[in-house]
Amino acid sequence: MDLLSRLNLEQQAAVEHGKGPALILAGAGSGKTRVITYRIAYLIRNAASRPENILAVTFTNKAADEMRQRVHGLLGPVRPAEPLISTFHSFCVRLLRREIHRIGYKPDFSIYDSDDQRRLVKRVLQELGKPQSVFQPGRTLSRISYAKSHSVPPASYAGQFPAVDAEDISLIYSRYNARLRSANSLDFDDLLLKAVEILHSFPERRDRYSDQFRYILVDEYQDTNVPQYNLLRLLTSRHDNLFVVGDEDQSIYKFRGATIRNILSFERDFPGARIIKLEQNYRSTKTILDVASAVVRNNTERKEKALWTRNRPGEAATCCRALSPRKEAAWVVGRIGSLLEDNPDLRLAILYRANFLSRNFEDVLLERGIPYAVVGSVAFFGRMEIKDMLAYLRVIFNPEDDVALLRIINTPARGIGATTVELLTRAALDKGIPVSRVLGEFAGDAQLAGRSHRALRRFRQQLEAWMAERDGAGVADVLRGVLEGTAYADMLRRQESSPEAESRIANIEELVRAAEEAEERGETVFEFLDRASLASELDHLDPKARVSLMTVHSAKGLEFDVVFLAGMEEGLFPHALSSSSTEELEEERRLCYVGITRAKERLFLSWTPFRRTFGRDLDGPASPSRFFDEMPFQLLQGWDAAGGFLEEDEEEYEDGQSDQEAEAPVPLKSGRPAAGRDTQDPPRNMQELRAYIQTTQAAGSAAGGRALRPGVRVRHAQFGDGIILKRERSGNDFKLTITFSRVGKKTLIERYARLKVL
DNA sequence: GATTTACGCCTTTTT
DNA sequence: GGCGTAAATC
Repeated sequence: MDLLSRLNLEQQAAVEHGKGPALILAGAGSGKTRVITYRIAYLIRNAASRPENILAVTFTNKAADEMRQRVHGLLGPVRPAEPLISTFHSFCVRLLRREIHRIGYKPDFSIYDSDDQRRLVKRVLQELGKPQSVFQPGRTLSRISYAKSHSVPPASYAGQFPAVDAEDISLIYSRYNARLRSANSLDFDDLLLKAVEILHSFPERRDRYSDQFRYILVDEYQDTNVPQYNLLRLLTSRHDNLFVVGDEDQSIYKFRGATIRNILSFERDFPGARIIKLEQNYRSTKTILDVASAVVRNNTERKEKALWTRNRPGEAATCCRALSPRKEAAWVVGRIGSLLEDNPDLRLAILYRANFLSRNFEDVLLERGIPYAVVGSVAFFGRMEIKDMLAYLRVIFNPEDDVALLRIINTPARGIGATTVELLTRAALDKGIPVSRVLGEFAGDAQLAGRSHRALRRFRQQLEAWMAERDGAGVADVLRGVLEGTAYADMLRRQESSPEAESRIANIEELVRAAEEAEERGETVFEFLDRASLASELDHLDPKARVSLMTVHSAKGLEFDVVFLAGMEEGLFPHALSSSSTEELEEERRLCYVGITRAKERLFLSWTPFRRTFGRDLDGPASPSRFFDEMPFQLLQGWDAAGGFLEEDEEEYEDGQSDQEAEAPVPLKSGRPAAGRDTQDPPRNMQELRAYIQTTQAAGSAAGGRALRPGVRVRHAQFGDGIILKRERSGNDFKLTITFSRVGKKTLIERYARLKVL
């Protein structure tokens, strides 16, 4: 097969690029992955490089798997050696398992996931007597992680990130690191930092790896952070065959330390770099591309590029303003149902800004019996019972892993209560040794007697027995031994109603099976544990699932025939917590761009003014996302002249059923109406809707082109100035509830009120 | 030490 | 509104 014939000129140039650095600026859908995989195949096919001299780095395991498969597809699966296609993190783990002894760790280190990290931060806060009310574990942790992902050590924290409590954070950060160190454990950020440290401190190792990986290819380069950049620099010290592919418009991980600087200053960092732009989009219809481009064009921090396509125009994006999250879901799922009826092979996705939105969609999909796959919310490896089992494994293979030990020390309950645990950790802290050592000392102290010491002794014996068996037996056998020795299943049955317990037991069985399969593949325990630690739910995405639910972040790099972007309202998308600065807003906008450009054929956008976040009302109804305003309205179906959107869910409203539990009146916060908000009273059915359009158009002309909607400020000849709270139908007229600053709340008939919009 | 109750936090995105 | 942790009680 001629590799180059299936590529356009720019793609060919990229694939054929010889030695030296190259930056491929590749717009969405322009064949990024294609270029990387073809280049790998090209290098091998043309004997420019031996497979084992090639390293391709991605961000997710899913992307790595896909790349591997595509390379196999191009070259055929049987080769004497494989190119190494890996994520940043798993590449580092591989390196560290071999090299970390050089900086004083043992090769059997544990990897802490975010849950383990949280537990550790909490412990540190307790040790230091810092109140968790002030230093919320989650936030504190994210500040530590932010520092790490900028390669900022505790000592320079306060200098780098000034804040009133910077000294406190610095101290917590430093203690947190010390605890990790003594537990012979690394968190996600450490994987990169320690790999960099080793390559930096041991030039001989650096040269060795740099020699081996003579060709390095990086996907999604715009999302690399400082440690990742440093790693690439070290790995290219003996050559500069660094080939990176990226798109600054798709940079969405700034919050995690990704720095767009890496892409913007690539030419300076790697002199003589060749730059190739891929601007032809092969994925989406012209309409979808135009909508996406129109949005992202509003960013100032970007290189202007002209993404174009030969694809057909396609249909306009369809918009929906729903009266509740539930109805939004009903609309989306209704559309999905009929799309699938027409074409059962479609792949569809519901994308949203935040995970908690998945719930309504799941409910409705379940009710309608449409199979779906959710990505992200509860990962298999994140389940309590799986984490417990893995914690046992971690302790058995790395007894110094304090967090794992403390997790299982009394799970299932074995008589080692809080007081005893406190005693153990206090002693460990005082002596600066891992908890397991203290456990050994306490249990071995014949002086001590009593119930809790008997429990400690029994637990230590059990641990030792497992550890004695661990090397002879496989992981699966060790797991079975743990299950049996702890009667874990009995605990589950005691704790929960039977269906939950049985499903947890089934999960554990699945884990044991996975361990067996790993053994058959010849994996070591650590390879198994590493995979469990680095696995994300994204990796379990079933390619056969017709409907996938996930956050926009998770969707990066994926494509679907049809995309539903849900929750498109102010406060959620852009998120309220990311709307304070232009920088944050630009990241939200890029996120929106990523979401839209996942769609090949059709795009649907939905929002609701009445989303409630955990029980509490928001401050009044939400407005549609500002990103709507940035889209060309002629490319949006359902765009209403009054500036709102047509309700699209005819069935739901014409059968009248769901209208009974009618929506609460516009929940404006009393006393402080949301002035200036672009909201309106929801029509409840098609008649109201038609009437609504008529009157808003009529009222629009009567009131100087502005519609009478809740939130709008008006002036009345007698009552003075006020704000419209509610607008509802009353016979052939509309009744307005208005709160006037002078006379309070009044109800008026729109036709006679002669209001002037302010 | 275990079980029950109350309180508070959370929901921005993730390897 | 739901979950996990901390205090209160058995």
